[in-house]
Amino acid sequence: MPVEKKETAIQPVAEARPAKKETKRDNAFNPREMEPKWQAKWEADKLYRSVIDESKPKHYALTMLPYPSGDLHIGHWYAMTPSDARARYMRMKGYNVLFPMGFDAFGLPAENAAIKDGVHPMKRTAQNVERMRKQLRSMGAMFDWEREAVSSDPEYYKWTEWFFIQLFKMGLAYRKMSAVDWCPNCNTTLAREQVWGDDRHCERCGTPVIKKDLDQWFFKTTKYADELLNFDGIDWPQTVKTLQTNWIDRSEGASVIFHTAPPSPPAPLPQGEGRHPIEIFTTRPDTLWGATFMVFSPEHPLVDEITTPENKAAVEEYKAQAARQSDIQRGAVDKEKTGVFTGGYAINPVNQARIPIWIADYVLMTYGTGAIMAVPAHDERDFAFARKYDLPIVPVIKPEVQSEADEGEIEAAYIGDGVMINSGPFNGTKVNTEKGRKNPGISKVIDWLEKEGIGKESVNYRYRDWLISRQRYWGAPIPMIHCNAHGWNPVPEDQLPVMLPEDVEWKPTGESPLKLHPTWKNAPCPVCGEPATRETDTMDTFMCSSWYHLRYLSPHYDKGPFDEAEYNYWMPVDTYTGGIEHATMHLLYTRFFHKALRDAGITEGNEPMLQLRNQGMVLGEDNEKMSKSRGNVIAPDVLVDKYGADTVRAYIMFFARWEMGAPWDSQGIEGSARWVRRVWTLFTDPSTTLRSAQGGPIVASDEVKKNLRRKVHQTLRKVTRNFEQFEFNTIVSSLMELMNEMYKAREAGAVGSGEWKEAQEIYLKMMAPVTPHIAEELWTNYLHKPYSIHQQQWPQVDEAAAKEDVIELPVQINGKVRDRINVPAEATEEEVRAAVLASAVVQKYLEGREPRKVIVAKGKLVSLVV
RNA sequence: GCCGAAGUGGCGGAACAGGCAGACGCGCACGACUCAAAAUCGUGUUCCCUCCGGGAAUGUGGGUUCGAUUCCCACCUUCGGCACCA
Repeated sequence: MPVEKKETAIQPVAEARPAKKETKRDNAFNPREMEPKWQAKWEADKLYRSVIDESKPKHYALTMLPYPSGDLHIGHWYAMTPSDARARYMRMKGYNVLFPMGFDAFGLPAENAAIKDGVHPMKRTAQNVERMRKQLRSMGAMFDWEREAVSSDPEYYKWTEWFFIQLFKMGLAYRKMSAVDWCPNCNTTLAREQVWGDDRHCERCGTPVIKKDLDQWFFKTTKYADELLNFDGIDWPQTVKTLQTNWIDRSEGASVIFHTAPPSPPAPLPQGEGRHPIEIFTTRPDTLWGATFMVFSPEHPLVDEITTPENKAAVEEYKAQAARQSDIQRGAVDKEKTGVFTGGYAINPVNQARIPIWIADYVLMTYGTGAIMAVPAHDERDFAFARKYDLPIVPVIKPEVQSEADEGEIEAAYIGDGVMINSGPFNGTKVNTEKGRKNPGISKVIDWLEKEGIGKESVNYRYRDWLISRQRYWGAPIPMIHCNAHGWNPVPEDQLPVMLPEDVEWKPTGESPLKLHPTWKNAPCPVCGEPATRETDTMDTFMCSSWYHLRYLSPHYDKGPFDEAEYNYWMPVDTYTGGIEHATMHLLYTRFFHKALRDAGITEGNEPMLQLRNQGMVLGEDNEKMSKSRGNVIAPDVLVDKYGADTVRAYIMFFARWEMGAPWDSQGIEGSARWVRRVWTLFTDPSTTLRSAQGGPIVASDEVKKNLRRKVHQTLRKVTRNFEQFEFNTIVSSLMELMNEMYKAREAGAVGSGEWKEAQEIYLKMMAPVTPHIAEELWTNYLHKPYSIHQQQWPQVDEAAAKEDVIELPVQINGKVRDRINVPAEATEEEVRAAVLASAVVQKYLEGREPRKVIVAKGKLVSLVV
């Protein structure tokens, strides 16, 4: 039952109390003074310094580290302050919490700026880091700054280089010549993950990429493809798991070896001679008998070999055109299929059929083997191609229930289930729509292929190895040396780090300054000591961020990438928070990295981050993505200056569902500012504006006090659950609600009672993770409790106090709420039923009849069917 | 085309596990205070009607149920990812 509105009978005191103005000034809420004061004290007292403590359970809370652009964005606040609030909550719950911060400091913007204005990236980065540290401190977060790591510091990138060498030694880093994605604006190659969208643009700058044939360093991420598809034991959002699964895109099937056939049918060549094996991958080995032609990618190495003289010109022309097109966009949507006949033939190994070999750009060199068997009867693409070029179509799967009385023209490729036909020994075998071994037809054919030695079960992935070479200066050098006699060898580990030279020139040529440096690249071969050349490319910065969570453990440790004692205590990361845009980039790279290090014996366990939560995005007030060009950017510094950090933190947590994000609302923040100020007033001004009818102070009734206590514990229960579940918006709204109740209780004279004091204490403790400064100020200076509130235990819910004794039950009659009755919370079903039937409203609807059905949902409602 | 997420007042959003739809806040309206405004405080605020009462409503249409924002089926819209992947 809600608090009785006794105060309605009492007139507000019109005249302000004489001392009020003075008091107000003394107690003025001034975050601009108060917040820096506490920030300085917390830091001086090392309040947030996290040290190993075996007596407590540990909690490693991590939020994605920022790039030091030089200005903290509202998006950083949105990502970090709720993470901070939760880390603080975990700390109050009794965990020894590590919540570190650092900078992902290598990267292109600093280098591009250097080309423009000549300021060295090292200098600019240092300045930006300094500025962002200050801005980050203004959040009042519990970062342990003694663990700060900056990826562009030599003491950091020494180990980034060291990791490269470990991967190289394991055979996981290798060099390969291939057609790679090149961003003409960033002047560097990119990994596949870093090329986005329909127009295949650079993830960083938005410029469409082009293809270039280059010799580059790769990490063998594909070796871990299967393991990366396994998310056992980690609590990650389904969305991220799905994105990663789709990105890796495993498909099961078979690899089958075809052979080239002699040019003209009657001339049988001796076994083996002049016959090239052609390996293909197929997910449908059950349709092998329907393969009526083959298609090679124009880049396939066998194309020149098999092309007959009379087709040479056309093939060359097509290849040239395809090469040109790949620079623009070969994979345009719904493009009509094109191709040319090579003049060459292959033998289908299952039925010895002699089938023509075509080239077409719908077959990609980068997937499978770059060659396919074409089964036009059961593949839409092959069907379209066969139709266009009038190639034979042989059905090998017959639908079990054939509605058409046809045998006439086939109108489309048949993809469904059925029975194999025209397939030699397999005629009559059932085929369904399952993939891989789950499909009986596929499974039987694979067994047979293996027995016959024609092919074998095989798995293919869309996933590629990670291209990590970047033709840029501002990154960790790839610690490799090339010698004409001994090839590529790692820099000896005792010579790490390979330092970036500082004396470089910035030229807008698109060439890395490292390459243009007169002497830097000269180094003795680690094997023979003769003059050799350093690799002048640097590493993808995602390499730096793949292990930063390890460097935080001991950022200045020099005997290894991290101190093992710290590792053993803190790892793995318990809660990781950040944007979902990294789903197939950082979040995939770091999992790969951890697994590779595990296999090197450096890390333990299968996963680096146990729990992941993604925040959404803050949009501009115009509901568009924030950008300088749109002029809709919200600057947190300005807001902190105007409202104080606590208000900004509170609003950030309040205004949207964290995982969804929402547009910013400059008026909306006033509500949070009002809340913070009203809490301030509630704690600093205990007087009520009301007097009892007799003119004396009001003394709260037992009922008022009991109701207050109930509300406090109900709120505590809810806020606790919300913290556990990352529901930050309802934490703040529950606190607002409780504050409103406390104002009412104050008016009803509850101030000074034990219940009031308990309410105040619990209120500030619940508030502390959200608004750490005001909570500390009120706790120490107004409640005079021992400093610091951030070292207090999270309060316990008193379930007995939280319980309602009388509840109001809505009464539904035929699904509509017609009445409400008050019953004791403990009332039995019979008692509730009796109370409902006694209601005049219910009687009216019953019109003297018995209800057909009475459903009592205990504590919730009563539903009658009449 | 495939995969995923989401559609609730003027707005952001709430509703623990099928049980009172719209908590909390913004905005708006009215009132108090003020010479006035701002701030502050109070009251109200889903829509509609023949307004003591009643009806409709959580993207649309069905279904299950005493009861559906919640579960099931189909569809629409928006956003994100993938896209000739053999």
